[in-house]
Amino acid sequence: MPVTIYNTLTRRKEALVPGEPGQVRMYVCGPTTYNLIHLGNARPLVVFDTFRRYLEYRGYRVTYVQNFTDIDDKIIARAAEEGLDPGVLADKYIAEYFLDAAALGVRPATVHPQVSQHIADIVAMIRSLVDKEYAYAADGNVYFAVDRFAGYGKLSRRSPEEMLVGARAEIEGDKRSPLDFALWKKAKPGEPWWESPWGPGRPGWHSECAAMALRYLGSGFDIHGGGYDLVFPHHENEIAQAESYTGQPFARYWMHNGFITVDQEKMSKSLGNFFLLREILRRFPGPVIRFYLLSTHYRHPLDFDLEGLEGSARGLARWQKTLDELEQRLGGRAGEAATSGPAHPLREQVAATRETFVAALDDDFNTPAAMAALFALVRETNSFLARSQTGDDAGTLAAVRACLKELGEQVLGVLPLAGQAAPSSREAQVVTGLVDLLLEVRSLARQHRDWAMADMIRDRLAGLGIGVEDTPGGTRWEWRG
RNA sequence: GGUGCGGUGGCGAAGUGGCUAACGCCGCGGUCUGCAAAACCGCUAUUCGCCGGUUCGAGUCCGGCCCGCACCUCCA
Repeated sequence: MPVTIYNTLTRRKEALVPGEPGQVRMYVCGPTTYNLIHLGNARPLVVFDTFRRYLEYRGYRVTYVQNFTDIDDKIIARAAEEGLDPGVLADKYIAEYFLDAAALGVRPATVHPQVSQHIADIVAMIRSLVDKEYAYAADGNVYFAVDRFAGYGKLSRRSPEEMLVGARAEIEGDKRSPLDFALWKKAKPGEPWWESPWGPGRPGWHSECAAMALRYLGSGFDIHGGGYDLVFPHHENEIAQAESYTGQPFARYWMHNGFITVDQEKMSKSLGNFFLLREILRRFPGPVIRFYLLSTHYRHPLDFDLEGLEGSARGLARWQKTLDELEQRLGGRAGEAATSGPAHPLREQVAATRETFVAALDDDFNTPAAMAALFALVRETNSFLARSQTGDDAGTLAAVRACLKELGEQVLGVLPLAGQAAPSSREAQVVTGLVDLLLEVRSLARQHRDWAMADMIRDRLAGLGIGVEDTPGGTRWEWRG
């Protein structure tokens, strides 16, 4: 069974057939680095990172390119506000971006090209477009002539005629048509600029992705992804440029993720209803946020709420507890995952889990259904562990562990759910020592059947955010925030 | 106005023609526990926005309607 994905270009699910067998080339539009990212920005990161991981799991080699827009009006404006050099500001937020991405378990792309490093590529493309009369220069600016590209509107399913009618688009500057868009913008005083055949300026909107995608992936690469709001005009314009430039199809499959909403409205800067990822990370571990983002199908809207995150935290904690329990039973043993041996219901469950998981993700990357398969495995495993005490099932347990790690860690990237950041400060060490001391006192109290004392200690610790559990193997505690 | 997306139990969320509508969270009952917690077992939608239609059979296809959202201008 092939991997199937919904292609915005054709509005249907299609089997993924890479242009080059065994190799998938994908490009995802990255952030404009003028501030910290919010949860809405985080969704495509997690979604496409997971998709990339899945493709690798399915045996493809994946070349994954994600750009940084480090030259842009918003960056220039923000830099001016803060009295910083735009390049310095952009670099700062690129660094911040990597911190956020890492917290979410998003792996670095194969290449992270930046606009500022590809001016020559962009200029070369624009020059060619001008030569071929797909674009025209006017007073230091260069515009793309939309009416020269017959396929304009094929991605967003709108016709240039319609856009001209209903739109409030007006002819600005020296554009010949309201639909034309800037490939190169003349520098205004004080703005960063690069030399070009049309005078000092900088790349306009959309040019970067087209030029950099072609540079690293070549024309006709496999998957181009991004948020749904990029369909028009961003991706439409990329197609217009790239295909006019190369004369060949730009990207073969277009994937777009749905929005994060707040009270049903799109999370956005302008509405002021956004939550910075940094803020949410203060309350929930990255893996929980990742789990939460993957618990809705990527094309559907996800209405953000804290209760949902709480639910994700509990669900994911179950996965982790099961894994912890398996580790404990298996001891330090690497535990070869037995593939033979007596037929064991759990072993069948492992096989069924893989099968269901893969079928779900093959079907346009249905993460909620895939996660349901893992929940089934977790439940069956816990059920088995609750009944069995002996250690003669090591091979089977190791097989479960391997499956959980493979699907939950390697593919979904939500494990391990790091308990609490390993406290390394002096204060944290003292706290840990004190808690251990209190629990020793409590154990003594319990031995003397002094339940009042034991419960008081447990309750007071709970009040401090420390959860205490008595298990057959001894008392455990954990931070519960 | 144009183009799309969505409306499934208390909440979240799969399911796009066929056994009793996955799964998670919450809640309730039970097992375990000194009591809890965790874990496990069980229960919780005669019903899938509304109205028609097609079909032996529809949440699932067709038509109409209502509601919400998004894009058409920077936006993941």
